[in-house]
Amino acid sequence: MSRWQPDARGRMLDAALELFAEQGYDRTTAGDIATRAGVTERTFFRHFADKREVLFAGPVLLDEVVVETVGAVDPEAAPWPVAIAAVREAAARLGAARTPAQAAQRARIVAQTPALQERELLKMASMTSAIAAALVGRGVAEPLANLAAHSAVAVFSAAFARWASGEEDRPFEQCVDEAASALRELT
Amino acid sequence: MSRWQPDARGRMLDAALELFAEQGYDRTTAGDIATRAGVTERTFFRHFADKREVLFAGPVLLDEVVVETVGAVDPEAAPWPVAIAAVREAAARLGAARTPAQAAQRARIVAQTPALQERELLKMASMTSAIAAALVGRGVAEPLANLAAHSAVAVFSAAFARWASGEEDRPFEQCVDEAASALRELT
DNA sequence: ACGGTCGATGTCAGACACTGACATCAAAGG
DNA sequence: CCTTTGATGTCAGTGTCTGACATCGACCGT
Repeated sequence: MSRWQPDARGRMLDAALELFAEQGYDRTTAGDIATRAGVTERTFFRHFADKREVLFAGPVLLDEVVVETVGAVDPEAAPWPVAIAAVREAAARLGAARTPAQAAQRARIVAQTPALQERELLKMASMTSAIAAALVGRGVAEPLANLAAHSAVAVFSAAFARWASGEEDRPFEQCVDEAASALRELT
Repeated sequence: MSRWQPDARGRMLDAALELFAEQGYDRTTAGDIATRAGVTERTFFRHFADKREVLFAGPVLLDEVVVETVGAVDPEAAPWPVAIAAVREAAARLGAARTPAQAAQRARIVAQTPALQERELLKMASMTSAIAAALVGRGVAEPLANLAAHSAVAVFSAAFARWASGEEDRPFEQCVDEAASALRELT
């Protein structure tokens, strides 16, 4: 018999989402989440660097995914297709880990809280840097790499919004493809 | 004789920059800043919503500047020139309020502190939304408005980096023009 | 089976970021 | 001269996050 119930982290993840949805992010303390998960506040902060991180510690690390993908595609491919492939793969992984409904609920919570928007922006910026750096590693000139990375992440965000809206029932990757086409037509 | 020295806010602004440069953002408490400025911690939080805000409460509100500029230019102009005009004006105002050296010091502090990067990203996102919304108000379609706004802010950021680097001695607006040209050639 | 190490958690104290409520007192205005 | 106002001070309290140390089942080697 183990001393504690297993998967404390998973219980905290669930408890946090429930409480944030029930009473809002601001009115939920780290101690509330810990208590509902059956652990102490201290344990919460051992698993998550800060209170916001509990909403961003997904099962997938997007940064790693995009770097791997950029490294894996055909070395002859042009920068833009590579960048799109990267965010497409990130979308595929994220889409496999959550339903659109879950993603939408989370997005709703984030949208209501400036502090969470900041963290979201930081994560997106991090993904952008990761893509740009990986492109530079393939020999792409830096300004072009940055532009491609920024645009690709913009496509990712637009695709996310569509996918999470749940209006149409397409996998996340397909939403990325559509957003990329839309951008091409736009320019 | 007034009860307190005038310009408490200005003194706190100066004290904050000094202390952050001397000992870093994290090792500086709000109380430290207040004490050096000759006020209490409570007064600090009356002037600034939070500790980070003291670094972002510039003399200029960029959001307002861009909205005004978008509203003021020729109604016939295409979206992209309008967006660039907006960030150009923002750059001109910011460039008038600070020297490149001051801007560079502040940028260095921000670059060292994730919490400050988050706030910076939020401000940029806010400026992006402001431009996009103003463009939509002029009748530009939303996806195009977003794209133009994002790109214009990207140009602004690139121009800021150049200007603050101080390697060449040009006004901020001119750096924006150059960055915009560079982007045009790139695509 | 025994003993030692390890790892996840608990417990506790404390620094720091903020907030609300109320007090103070010079200055401005009638 | 009196009243009001506004910027500040004072104080108490909540919430976030961290460091130090204790606990005790699980695991490993003997």
